[in-house]
Amino acid sequence: MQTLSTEDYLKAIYHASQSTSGTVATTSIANKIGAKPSSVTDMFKKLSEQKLVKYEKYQGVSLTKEGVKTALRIVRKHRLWESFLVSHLNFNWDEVHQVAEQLEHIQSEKLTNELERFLDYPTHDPHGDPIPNRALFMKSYNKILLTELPLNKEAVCVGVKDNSSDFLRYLDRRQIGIGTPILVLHREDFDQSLHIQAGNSTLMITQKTAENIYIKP
Amino acid sequence: MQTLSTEDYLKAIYHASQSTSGTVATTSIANKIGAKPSSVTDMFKKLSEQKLVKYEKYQGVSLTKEGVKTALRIVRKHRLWESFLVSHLNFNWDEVHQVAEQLEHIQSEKLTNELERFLDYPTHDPHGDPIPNRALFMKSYNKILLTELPLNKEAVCVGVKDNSSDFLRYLDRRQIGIGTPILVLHREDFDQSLHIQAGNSTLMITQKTAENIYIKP
DNA sequence: AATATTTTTTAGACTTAACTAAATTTGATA
DNA sequence: TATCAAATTTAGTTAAGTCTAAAAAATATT
Repeated sequence: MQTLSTEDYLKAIYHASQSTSGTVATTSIANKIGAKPSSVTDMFKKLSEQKLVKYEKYQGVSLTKEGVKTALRIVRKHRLWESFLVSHLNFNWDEVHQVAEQLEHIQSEKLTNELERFLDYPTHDPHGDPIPNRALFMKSYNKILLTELPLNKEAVCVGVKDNSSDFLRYLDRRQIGIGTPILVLHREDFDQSLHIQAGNSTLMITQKTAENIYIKP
Repeated sequence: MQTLSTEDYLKAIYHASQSTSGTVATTSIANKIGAKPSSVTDMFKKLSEQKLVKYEKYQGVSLTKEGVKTALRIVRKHRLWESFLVSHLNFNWDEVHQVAEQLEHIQSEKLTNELERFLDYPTHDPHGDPIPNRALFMKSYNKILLTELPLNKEAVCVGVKDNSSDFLRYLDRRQIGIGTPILVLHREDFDQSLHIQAGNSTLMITQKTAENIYIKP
C-alpha cells in the first residue's frame, strides 16, 4: 500500500508528464511538492524499487504502467470529490482543491465507486478536467486554448489550465465559468489582449488569461 | 494542528473515559490503538505538553477541556461520515467504521458543517450513537441495556454497545436494527438468555447479546 | 509486612520522509 | 574543447512515531 507521501509524488509526476510528455525532472517535482530536490531524489529511488517509476540517475523519471494506474486512481478520487463538494456541499470551484487533496487519499474502492454512482457517473470535474472511470479510462474534450479561437467563431468554455483560487475567483467576477459561451470580437495585435463576449457581457481579457481558458468550438 | 496519530489517541482516550469515567490506563489505550504501552507513554507525554491531557506518571491520563473538544470534533466527523455512507452511499452499518476512521481526519470546518447540513442535521449515527452538533453538544437517549428491560414491557432498539462487524451482521441476520420494537417474553434464570419478540419474529438471544443492545422503553 | 506479579516508564534503536551541505554530473557558453 | 553554471545526487542529520529490553513503581498475594 502507498503512503500518503508516495501518492503525492505519483500524482505530481503524472501531472508533470502530461504537460511535458517525456521524462520529468527532479526540480520540477520538488517545486510541485514543496520539497528539496534531494528529498525528491530519495523518493524517486523508492518509487523505482517499487516499480512505479522508471528512474535513471540524472535522467529524470517517468511513470511505469503500474505507476500511471496508481496516479489515475488518485486523480479519479480527487475529481470525484471535487464534483461532490461543488454539487452537494455548496463549495465554489475555487475552494475545492485543498479539501480534495486530503480526500483523494482515502482508501476504499467501495467508497469511490459509490460516490461515482451517487454523482451519476460524472465525466468532468468542476474545472472541466475529465474524471477517469472505474477502468481508469477518461476522454477529454477536443479542447483548445482561447488564444487559438478565430474571431467571431462561437465557442464554449470547457475548462481552465490554471486551477489556482486567484484565477478561478477572477473568472467568477467576470462571470466566466464552465459552459459559458464565448466569442472573440477583436484581437489586439499590440499585446494580444482580447475583446470577447462572455455570456451576455462584453469584456477585455489579457493574453495571460486567454492562455488559461480552454474552449470547445 | 494535530497529527493523524494524536487524533487517534485523543479519540481512544475519550471513548475509554466514557466507559470507565475516571483516568485512563496506559494499557487500555495500547490495546485500543494497537501499540505497545511504551509508545503510549511517549504519546501521553506529548499530549500533556500540548495541554490536551492531564498526565501524571503511573497515574494514567484524563482529557483536559481542550482535549475533550478536540476529541469531540473527531467523533462528530466520524459519525457524520458514517451517516452519509449509510444514507447515501449504500454502505451497511457494519461496513462504515473502517472508512469513517479515515474520513474523520479530514481537516475542513466547512466540509463538516456542510455535510451536516446536507444530511439535515442528524442527531444520531447508524449505530444509534449521538452526533455532536457544531457547538459539540450532543444529547444521548435515556437508553438502557436490553438486559434491564422488564418482561412484557414495550421498547425500541436505539443503539448497540459493541460496534464490531461480527455483532452487527449477527443482528442483521436476526433482523434487529435501530428502531426495531422489542419485547422480552421470558428470561431464563439458568443462563439469563432471553426469549424476545423483535419486530414480527420471536427469537432467543444470549445474555451477551442482550448486554450489547441499547433500548428505550 | 514481605514478596511476587503486573503495569508503567525509561533508555536506546529503527523507519520514514524530510533537511543541509558537499560532491558529482550535465548542459551551456565561451 | 575547456570551463562554468545549473541540476542532481550523495552523505550525514533531524523529527515523529514506533519498537524492544530493562528498570521502576504500583498492586496483588501469601
